[in-house]
Amino acid sequence: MARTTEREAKRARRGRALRWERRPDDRPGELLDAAMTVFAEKGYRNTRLEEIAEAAGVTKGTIYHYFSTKEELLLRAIEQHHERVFGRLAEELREVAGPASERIRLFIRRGFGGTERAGRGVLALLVLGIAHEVPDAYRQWIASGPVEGWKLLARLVDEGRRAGEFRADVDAEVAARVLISGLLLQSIWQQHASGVRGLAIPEKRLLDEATELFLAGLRGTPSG
Amino acid sequence: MARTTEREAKRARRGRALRWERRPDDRPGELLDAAMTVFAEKGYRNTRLEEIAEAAGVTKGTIYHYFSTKEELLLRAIEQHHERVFGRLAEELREVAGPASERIRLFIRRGFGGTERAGRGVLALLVLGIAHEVPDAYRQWIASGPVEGWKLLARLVDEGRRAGEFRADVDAEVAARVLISGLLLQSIWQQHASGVRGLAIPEKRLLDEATELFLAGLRGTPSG
Amino acid sequence: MARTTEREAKRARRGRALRWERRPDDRPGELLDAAMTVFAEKGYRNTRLEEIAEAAGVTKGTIYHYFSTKEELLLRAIEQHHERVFGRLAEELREVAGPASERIRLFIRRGFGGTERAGRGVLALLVLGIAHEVPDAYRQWIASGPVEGWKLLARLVDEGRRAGEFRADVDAEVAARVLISGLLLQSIWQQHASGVRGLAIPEKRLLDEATELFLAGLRGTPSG
Amino acid sequence: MARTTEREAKRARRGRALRWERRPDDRPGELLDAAMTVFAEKGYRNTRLEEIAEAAGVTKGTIYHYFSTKEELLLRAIEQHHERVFGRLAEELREVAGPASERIRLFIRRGFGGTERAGRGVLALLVLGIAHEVPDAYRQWIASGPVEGWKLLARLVDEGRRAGEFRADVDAEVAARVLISGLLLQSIWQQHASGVRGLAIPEKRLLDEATELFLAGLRGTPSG
DNA sequence: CATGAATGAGGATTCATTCAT
DNA sequence: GATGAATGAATCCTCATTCAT
Repeated sequence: MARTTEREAKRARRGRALRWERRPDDRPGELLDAAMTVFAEKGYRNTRLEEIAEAAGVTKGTIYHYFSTKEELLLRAIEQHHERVFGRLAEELREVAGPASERIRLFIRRGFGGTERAGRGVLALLVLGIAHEVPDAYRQWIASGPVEGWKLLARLVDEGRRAGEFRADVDAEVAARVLISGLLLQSIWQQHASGVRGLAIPEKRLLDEATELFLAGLRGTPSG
Repeated sequence: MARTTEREAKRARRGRALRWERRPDDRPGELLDAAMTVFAEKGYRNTRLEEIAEAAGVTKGTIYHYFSTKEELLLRAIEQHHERVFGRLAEELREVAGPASERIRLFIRRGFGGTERAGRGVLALLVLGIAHEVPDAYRQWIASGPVEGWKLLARLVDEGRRAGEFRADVDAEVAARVLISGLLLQSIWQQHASGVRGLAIPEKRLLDEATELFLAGLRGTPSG
Repeated sequence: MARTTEREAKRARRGRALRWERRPDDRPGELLDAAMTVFAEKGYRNTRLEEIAEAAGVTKGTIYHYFSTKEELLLRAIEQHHERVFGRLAEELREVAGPASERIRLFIRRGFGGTERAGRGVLALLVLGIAHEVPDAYRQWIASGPVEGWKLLARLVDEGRRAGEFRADVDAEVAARVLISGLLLQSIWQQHASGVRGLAIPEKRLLDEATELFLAGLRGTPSG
Repeated sequence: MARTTEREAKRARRGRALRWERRPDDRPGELLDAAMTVFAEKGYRNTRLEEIAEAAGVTKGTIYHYFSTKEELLLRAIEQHHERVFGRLAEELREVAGPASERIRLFIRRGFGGTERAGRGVLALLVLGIAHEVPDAYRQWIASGPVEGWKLLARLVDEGRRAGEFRADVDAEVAARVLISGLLLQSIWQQHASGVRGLAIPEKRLLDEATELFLAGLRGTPSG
């Protein structure tokens, strides 16, 4: 009833009609994928919501249709990623018979080997990119990722120890912690800091040699 | 709620700031100290220049007398820190005689043991906090810090190998990489993510057991 | 924190919404009721169309089937409310015989007494909430509400004056204006600013004493 | 040291040097004046910080140099306004001898008369414009403005009652409340809703007649 | 040299409105 | 008629950087 508002006037002037496609299928999931991709590439803080929207083929506003804040978007993206990665691992390990060392080798290969480019970007984001920005998410991820990882590995070591495969006085947990943390950081740096002199190393060599050293340490006689 | 303006509030806050002892001849150095302290505590991005100025007992503008940008301030702070830490390590190692394992133990203890709270904050900043923010500084630090570190350690391993202390087929570099990366990340998490369930572990146990496992791996018989 | 998306959260919220009894033949009316309720509670600007839709048990889009803009929705809601309130008042007054003072007392009681919580919310909206937001609606409401109100009251005063009940030199309109405006603002503050120290006063005392003071002023001898 | 950042590049491209005047004298006060002016004209919510900045001849950022949020800006502006208005009133009243009615007339004239255009805009802001937007400020203002006002007036009435000037059974507080609230709302509407048919009334008539009616009511014989 | 007032680009978030289904 | 996904203008606030004093 009132006179035309400023906004209406502008819109009229622009004259462009709004166009969009309706794609209700799995927008949230797609948004999470897009978010993880962009976050992983540029870091949490350096990513504008608009970039994620663009990557997903929508506009800013759409994100807020599904997620209430940038932080929630990150949290959900981490969750989704976590499920995808860890969903299979535990099962696979159960299916492997044979000595503990065999299962340990599988664990390492599955956990760090062959991770495609995108996967490592995600790791870099998780390890390096959110600690100071979203501390809560960071702590939560450590608890559910690395900590669970080395607990699982420590259990495998314990099995080997009970089976007489490894020496009795080994500190399974410390061993597991260091191997996992070490490979994690190395893996991340391989991609994320590529170009640094003296950093590159073939993935196979890194994983195999580290694993065998680890196993040898578990078996071998302690220092005299 | 009081009648103070924001400006007055700021002024009041400054009154309480911890001030560096004035060494009137080394302003830049003081600024770098203050910068490193605050950066380490809050991360690069989350630190305002004003906070650094406050911590150094000067005002924002003063920083720009000595450093042209926030990024340069970080770069110089990293450099200064690096010199202080690495300056002594190489010498000390040269003075230690005895088997390689002894020098390795010293190296680990010196590199990761007893690092005071502030020192770990710096590590956390360097490993976690700048990767996405200041990629160039990040790469530079990796090259001069961790990479140099594991090269040094690998050299110690090689010495031991030549002396017959370790087995001949050991991959010294991979071993050194994983040990250093692993302890690095563990050390950082101990402080930076304290409070995460299942994460805390006594420093002595972590360092000693990891070192002994490492040494045992270097000595022990390879897998059959 | 749970795994629900924002969208699911919204949906859940809707479940709990109070719904208007469906009178399938009067959607617009229902929407206006809902709109007035929510507007009155939170103010025009702070009410999202979605909240109104929720309160009415429909979705946002539906509102646009019946009203072209948020502003029109408000305008129509005011209209509907106005008709309901004023429709009866004039008739009732005509039925009261006796001295003018008696009719005045009725008018005040009817206009300000016993207004239930919802009613005062509406008044607050109209007096306080739309002046800067929807100036046209605001002016229109003043013209049809308060102005009509004090004209009616002034007419009652004139009747009393002609009947010799009040003194001849009284300014009926000013008197009516101040009484109505004063009671209006007091009534609104009673509810809308409850909790302010020294503000609360029993409604009966407010209305009765104000009315009697007013009548005494109309009767009494002017200042010497 | 790093390559030129995006931002620097842009700035260089723009090529415009930054220019500003240093005017530390009473910027906060000027900003509060500008804020009150614009707030009063357009309402709190409809005012962009940028408009205030423009009105004060500075840029957005400057406001945040002195005030932490838009709300704080409003709060301080109200405070400043309040001090200016109420600072003198109490004193002036003390200096007036004579009957209570004389002091009451002065009080009303001083409180509502001659308020220049700007002053009324402020009143409109305070009464109408912030209730739903900044409820805390609203309550605080009511407590320190109107409530104090009618308490003061009620005290004057009491003095007159004790002096035998007014009848003994008068409800001083209700009388004071209604007169003040009524004149307040009328004054606001006179300016803020100017143009409404039947609303305009000469200020002098409004104040004088209302005051005399009020005094007559205080004196006159209660209804039989 | 030091100060701190002023600048302004940048980005998260809100919500009325549109329109494909 | 309903729905609710999608849009995008609007605006608060932050903070690195500049520069008059």
